[in-house]
Amino acid sequence: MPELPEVEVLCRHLAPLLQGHTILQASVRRAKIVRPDTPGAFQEQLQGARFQSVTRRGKYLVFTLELPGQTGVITLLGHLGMTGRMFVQTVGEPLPKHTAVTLLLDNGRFIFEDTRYFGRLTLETKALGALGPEPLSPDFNAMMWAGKLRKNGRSRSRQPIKVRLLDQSLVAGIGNIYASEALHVAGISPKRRANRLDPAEIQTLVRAIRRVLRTAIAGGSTIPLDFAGRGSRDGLFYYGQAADTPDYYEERLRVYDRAGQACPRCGQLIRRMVQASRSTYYCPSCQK
DNA sequence: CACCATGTTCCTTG
DNA sequence: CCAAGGAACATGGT
Repeated sequence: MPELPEVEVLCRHLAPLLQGHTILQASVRRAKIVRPDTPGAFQEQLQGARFQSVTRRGKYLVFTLELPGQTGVITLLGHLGMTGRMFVQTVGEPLPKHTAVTLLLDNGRFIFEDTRYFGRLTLETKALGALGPEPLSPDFNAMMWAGKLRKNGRSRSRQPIKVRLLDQSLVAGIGNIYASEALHVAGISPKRRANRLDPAEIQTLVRAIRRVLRTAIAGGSTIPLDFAGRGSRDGLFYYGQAADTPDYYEERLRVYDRAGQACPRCGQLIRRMVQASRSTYYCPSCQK
């Protein structure tokens, strides 16, 4: 369930369920998911810790915990990879097939499940340091972004804008779906070289990114979601169709996974192409 | 069987 | 040295 809006919705869901609750016992069922990747060390460090807060940074969930009687906090970072889920179940409910980590709490059992095991739950936090600005914060604006768009680290970048948008150090939280969506809202072709966008286009894109992400968060916050993923309306709210809201998916995404369908703005057919080994969807008519 | 999939990291290529 | 492209990771859906 991975881009910024989905992680944000999950964060809001988990915060009240976890805050103030204590980990009685951590259990690692798939060592590659955790850091340190020695299950014993991971389990020991979390035993007895209490959740202070749950926040989000880019596509990461940031769990802040404290140990009773000790000063300082423990930071636990969560990333859902492509197929990760997190939810709190009643003790006694069956574990999902691909459960990677469980945390027995004083009010239930926290599950981190991930079919493909690309996700992470780690006590190492250095990944946060590499992230660019939060797209929904004032730090993210056309002025600061213009310079960064031209560069990749200290060198020049010649990549197309769609590919640049996936670079988490440029701006944090955009993934393959919302990169296509934001460019469509902005009316900018995904093929355009990032360093050739003029200031007005950059401003337009910044606003489109904010709009697309905010709209997605609002959409995911409005409808009831099943974070355990058992029903038709699961935590993957950007994908698939809810049985009782047949138009939901149609309305949510304008171009992603809609090759051959009509562009919602001009009616021309949406195309799919491959950039950096990943699908890009766009309208050849209204994205220039 | 073939191809596709919301992400990130590592290795190779040019 | 470096940017960019592709493979790898692992499983499932179509």
